Amino acid sequence: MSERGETRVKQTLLDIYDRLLGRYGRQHWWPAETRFEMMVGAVLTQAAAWTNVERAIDNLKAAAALSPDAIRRIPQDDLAQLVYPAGYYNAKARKLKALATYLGESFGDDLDAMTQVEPGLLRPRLLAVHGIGEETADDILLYALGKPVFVIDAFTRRLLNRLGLVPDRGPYSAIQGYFMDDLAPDPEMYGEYHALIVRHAKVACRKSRPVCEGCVLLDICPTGKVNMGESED
DNA sequence: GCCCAGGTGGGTA
DNA sequence: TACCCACATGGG
Repeated sequence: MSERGETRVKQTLLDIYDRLLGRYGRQHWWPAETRFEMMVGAVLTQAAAWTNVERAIDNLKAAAALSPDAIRRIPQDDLAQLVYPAGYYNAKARKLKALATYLGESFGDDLDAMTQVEPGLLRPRLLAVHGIGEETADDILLYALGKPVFVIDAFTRRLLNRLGLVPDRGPYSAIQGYFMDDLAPDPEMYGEYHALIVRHAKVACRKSRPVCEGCVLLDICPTGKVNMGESED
C-alpha cells in the first residue's frame, strides 16, 4: 500500500476510535480482579455470552477454584460442572486444565513474572496450549499482561472488510497488522478500542433496529448483515 | 422454536 | 490451504 494509503488507514482507524469512544465512552475492560481470572474469562467467553461467563466465574470463586493450582487439582468433571453456565463445559474444563498446567510448568504460577517475557516470544507458546487460539492468546497478552497487542474478533474483521481495507477472508495477522502498523503501541488504547468494537456490535444491525444506529455512526455496517448501500467504497 | 454470543480443535479433500 | 463440524448454555 502507498504512503498516502497508509495515512488514510491511520486516519480512518483513529477516526473510528474517536467516534466510538465519543458515542459509548470507556468500557472498563477487562472486568477481572486478577490476571488469572482474566485468563480464565478469555477461555470461557469463547463463543459465549459474557453474562454466562460471569455465572461460571462466580461458581469458580464460590468453590475457591479460581487459581492455577486449584484448577490443576480439581477433577475435570467437577470443574466442568462449575463452568457449566458458560456452555461447552466439558471442552472448556479441559482447556482451563491445559492453561493452568502451562502456567505452572512455565512460570511457577507467577503471572507477574510472566509479564517480563517479550510478547513475540510468549504468543507462540500460548498458541501451543490446548484451547488457546489467536484471539484468546491476544486477549491474554493485552488484558492480562498489558502487552500492546491488538485483539481481532469477528466484528473487527467485518468492520475492516466493510471499510474496504481487507478482502473477505483475510488472515488474522493481516487484520491485526492494519491496527498495529498504523496505531501507536498503546495497551490502554488497544484495549479500549477492542472493547468499543464489541460494544458497538451489540447495537448495530439488530432485527429490532431496521435503521441501524451503528451504520449511521460509522457510515458503514460493521456486521454486514444489512445492506446499507455502497458506503464502504 | 430459532438465532446468536467477546472461538478453537480436529478431521477431511 | 480451505472448508466443515462438534462443542452447549441462556437471553431475546
